[in-house]
Amino acid sequence: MADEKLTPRNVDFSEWYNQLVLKAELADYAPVRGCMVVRPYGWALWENIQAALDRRFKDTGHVNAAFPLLIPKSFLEKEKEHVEGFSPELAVVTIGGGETLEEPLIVRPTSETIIGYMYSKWIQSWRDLPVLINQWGNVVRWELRTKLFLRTLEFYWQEGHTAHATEQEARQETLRMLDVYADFAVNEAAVPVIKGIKSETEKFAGAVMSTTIEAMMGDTRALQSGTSHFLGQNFAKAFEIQYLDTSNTLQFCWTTSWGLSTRFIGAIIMIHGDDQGLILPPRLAPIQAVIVPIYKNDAEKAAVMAVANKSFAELRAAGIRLKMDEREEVTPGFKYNDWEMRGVPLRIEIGPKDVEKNSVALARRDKPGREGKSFVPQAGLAGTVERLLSEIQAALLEKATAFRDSNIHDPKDYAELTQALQNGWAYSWWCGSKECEAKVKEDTKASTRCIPIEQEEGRGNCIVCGKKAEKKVYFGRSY
RNA sequence: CGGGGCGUGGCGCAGUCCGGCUAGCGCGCUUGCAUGGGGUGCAAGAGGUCCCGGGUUCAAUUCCCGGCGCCCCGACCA
Repeated sequence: MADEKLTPRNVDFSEWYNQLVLKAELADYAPVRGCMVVRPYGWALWENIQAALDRRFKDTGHVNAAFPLLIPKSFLEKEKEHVEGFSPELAVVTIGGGETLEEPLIVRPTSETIIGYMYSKWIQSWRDLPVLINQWGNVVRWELRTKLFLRTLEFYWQEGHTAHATEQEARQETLRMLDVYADFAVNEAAVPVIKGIKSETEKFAGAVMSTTIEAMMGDTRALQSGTSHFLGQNFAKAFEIQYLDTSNTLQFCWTTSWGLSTRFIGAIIMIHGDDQGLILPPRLAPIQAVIVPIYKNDAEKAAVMAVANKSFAELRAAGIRLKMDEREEVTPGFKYNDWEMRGVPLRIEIGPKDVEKNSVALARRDKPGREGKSFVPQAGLAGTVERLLSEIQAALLEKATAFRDSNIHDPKDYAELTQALQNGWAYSWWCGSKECEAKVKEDTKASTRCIPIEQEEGRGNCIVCGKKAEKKVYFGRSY
C-alpha cells in the first residue's frame, strides 16, 4: 500500500522505477531469479494493450493461432545466425517424465523456427499465400541482467509471422506492421516513437533487415519498443517453406516476423510517470476515472452517495472505465495520493458542498494541484469527462514529444557528439561502418538506435570518421 | 563470468567489531475509540528457524570454515 513517498525521479530514476512498479502493484518479483509476476492491475493494462493491437492486426488481415512452448533443439540450429544469436540465452529441457530426452527441447525464445516448420507443411501453392498469423504468448530468454518489465527471463508478447510470394510483398508487410506499432504507440499509449532501420550489429539474429519503433524514456535513455523484421528467404530455406508459382516453378517464400512485448509497459511508466507515481494514458488505463465520495456522518453519506451513484451510473453507461472508492478506513487525502500513484487519469471528488451546488470536483492527473482542478456541473458529467480524458491523452503525447525533441542533439563534431550522448540522443550523419559504430559505443556506451525511414534528402560527413555518409542515424544509450 | 555489497517479524533497517539476560526501531497488519475536502490521531495487540550446514565455546544472530541466495557496477544481450 501507499505508505511512504517514492524516491524522486530525478534523484535515482532506476530506483524510482522499481519502487513504482511494486507500489502501484503492476508486478512483483517472483521466487525465480529474473522472473516477475504480473499482478492484476498490470495485467489489466496489458489486456488493454493487447486489445488495441489485436484490433489493428485483425484490421490488416491477420489471424491468431497458438504454437508449442517447447521446440526441438535441432530446429534452432537450422538457421546459422539465429542459433548463434540465441544459443547463449536458451533454457533447455533435457528430462521429461523422469527420462533423459533423446533430443533436448528448448523453451521458445521466439517462434520463427517451429512456425517455419509448420508453414512448410501448410504452404504448397501460390494460392496458399500470404499466410498472416499472429500468436499471443510467452517466451524465455536467459538474460543475465534483468529489470521488471524491461528485461525478464520470461516475458509476454505477441509475435506475428507471415509468409509471402514475393520479396516486395514481404518488405511491404514488414513496414506495414511497423506502421501499426507506431500508430498504436502514438495514438493509444501517447508514446512518441521514431520508425527506423536497425544497423547490421543491432538487427535480429537471422533477419535481413530489422526495423524498430524507438522511444526515449524519461531519463533520455532509448528503448526499442516494438520491432518488425524482414527475414528474406533465410528461414524459408532453413525450413523449406516453398510454393509452386503460376508457372509451376518451385519458389521459396519470403517471410517476416514482428513483436511487441510487456516491455512496452515499462515504456509507459518511464515516459509518463512523475514523482507522484504513474500517469497512464486514458486510452489504455484500466481505470480512467475514480470517484472519491466525501462525507463525515450518515446524513452526509446518504446525500453524497446518491449523487455519487448517479454519476457512476451515467459514466458507466457512457463507457468510461470507472472505480468508486468507498473505503471508509482511509481519508480522502489518502485516496487522492493512492490513485495518483496508480496513475488514474481523472479523479472525481463528490462531497457535501458539491451536493449543495449541484457540482463535482475534477482533478487531472497530468496537472498537479490547483492547476488541474475544476468544478463542473453534475449535469452532462459524462461529456465533460470524455472531453477531459481526450485532452489528457493529447497533453501526454505533446509533453513526451517535447521532452524527446529537446533531448535530441545535433553535434557539429565528434567531441560534441560524445558530449551530447552524456545526456540525450544525437542525430548525425553516419558512414554505416561497424568501426565507427563500435568507436562511439566504446567511448560513450551509446549505440546506434535506428536509421529513420523518413529522413531528408542529402549527404553529409560521418560524425565519427568524416567520410561521405548518405544516411543520418540516432545514437543513444539504451535499456 | 570478473569486481563490490548484503542476507535479522510482511517491508525497510539497527544490533554483531569486543559472544551472555526477554533481539529492538519505523512502516504495514489486527482490534477499539475518535477523525474524515490532500498521505488522520490515540490506545491495546498479533507476528522471529537472526539465509543454510558444520566448527570453536559452558554459551553463537555475533567468532571461524563451507555452501546457497539476492542487489549494484562491468562484460554479455533484440
